[in-house]
Amino acid sequence: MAVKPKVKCQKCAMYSETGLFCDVISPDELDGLSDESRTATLKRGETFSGEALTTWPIVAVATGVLSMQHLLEDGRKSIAALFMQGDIIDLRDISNRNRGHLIALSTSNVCRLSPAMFQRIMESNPDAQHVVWRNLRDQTFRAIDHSADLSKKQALEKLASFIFECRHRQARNVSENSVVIPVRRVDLAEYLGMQPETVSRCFRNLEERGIVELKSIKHVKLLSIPALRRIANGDKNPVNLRDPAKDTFKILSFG
Amino acid sequence: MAVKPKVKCQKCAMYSETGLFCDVISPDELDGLSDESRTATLKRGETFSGEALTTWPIVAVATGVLSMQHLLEDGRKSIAALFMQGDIIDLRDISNRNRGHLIALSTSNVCRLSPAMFQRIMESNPDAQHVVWRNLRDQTFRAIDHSADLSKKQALEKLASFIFECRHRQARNVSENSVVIPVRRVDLAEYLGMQPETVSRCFRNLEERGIVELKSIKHVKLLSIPALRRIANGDKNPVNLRDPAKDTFKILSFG
DNA sequence: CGGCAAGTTGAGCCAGGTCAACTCCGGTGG
DNA sequence: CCACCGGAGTTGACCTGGCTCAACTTGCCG
Repeated sequence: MAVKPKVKCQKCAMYSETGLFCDVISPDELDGLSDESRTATLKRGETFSGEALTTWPIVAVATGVLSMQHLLEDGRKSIAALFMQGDIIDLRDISNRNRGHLIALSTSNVCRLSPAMFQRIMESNPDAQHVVWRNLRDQTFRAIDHSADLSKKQALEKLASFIFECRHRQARNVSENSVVIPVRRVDLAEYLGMQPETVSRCFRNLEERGIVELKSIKHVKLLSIPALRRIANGDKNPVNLRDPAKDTFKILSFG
Repeated sequence: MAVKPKVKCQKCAMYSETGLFCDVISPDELDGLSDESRTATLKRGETFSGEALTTWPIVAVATGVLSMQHLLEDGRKSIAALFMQGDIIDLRDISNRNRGHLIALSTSNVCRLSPAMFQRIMESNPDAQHVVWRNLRDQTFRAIDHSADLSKKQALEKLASFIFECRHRQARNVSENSVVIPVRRVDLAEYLGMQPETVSRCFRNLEERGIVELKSIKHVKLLSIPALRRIANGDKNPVNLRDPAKDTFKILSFG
């Protein structure tokens, strides 16, 4: 007999947003998982202790932005990956290695899932398995795409790519040509492997060329998506900036 | 009644190496999978056609090295990820997007797994699920680590990291302090986001400092693993003994 | 042993890193 | 309500790691 899920689960985005893990599991499973798991709120800069990650190595992001950060000996820091709503971070057998640190970049609500319950649900519920599998593959390809961006792109091109990455991740929430940058400039710089100064210069460059408009520090309005796309794809040629046919095609093919 | 696996499977490393996918599934499952799947041999530079990836979106690497390559408008090319023995590349629902191209970097034996059989085995066999899950997570963290390397490390540091990455992947096959570079210089350069000339200079630098010795173009002997490790970790000081755990992050650990 | 691709070496230059000064903005207290 | 403060972001001037291009050497395969 199915017990109704806990109140905290009904408020949690992992449950209330369609298609996320806790939305696709059965009431029974949700109830069991909820009993064995722990929610938490992290503020910017906070992380998990080593032992917390040993007993709770599976973290699901309900709201906010988490980052995987690596620290070099001389203090250089890099943000290797960003995790947002719906991402499930499975650090089993990894936390003790020389991996990065999981650090919140903004106030975030997370759920430390019970490994045992998670495992059980994964083995018995194909829907859940599918959602989690899909999410992990998305993480993988996001990381691979990000590597590609970092390895050969110039600063301006990386920033353009990042704007598209943000746009893609918030497709459901936000209007067509408005993008929210969910992280601070410094974090953005560390994620893109550049300096905050350079990030600033690149934003300014895009704005001067009429490709974007900065409504506020984290709200970017896209004035010419094709031009931005071309920059992201490494097209150096500034000519043929206006191509309405391509514009509509791009918009139609999205979503 | 279990039918004995096909001869091609007994020769294939996905079956004969312990712990790989075809080693952990049942004879029945192997038989079914073998019937529905297709092996292939790729030579350096070869790739799969678009429609081949639509019907065969799951590729398992038995031998050799495959790469995920991204091409920019002006011809710049980057290798975003490397796949080797045991890696299972699941491109379902991804092949038609703006993802990279899967290209062999050396003569490789692969198996295009039947998606239906793969899915069935994944849902019914926890051992198989575990192996595949583990492999995908390794791919993810490899990609994330690689992003971290690319974003903040200098050329020499990236090369040092790469040598360790190679060493780690061939741990079972090779002696303690000898590492095989499984790709050409050009590919290595594209993977690390640098120029072949720079790669060459960095190898020379490591050799002059007595940290490695190049037995041949692809066989590296490690003369000082700690020194190499320090370089990979971004330690500029050649005589640093390391300051333990200057954990500047705020720790959160709750029940 | 010739021919070609792969890799190496050298010289010059530029994108973006570095450093320092400045502006902007939100929060706080008088 | 304003004045102040501190952190985040921006701007400018200068400098350097690694990219570029070209010449050279090495290694591979028929």
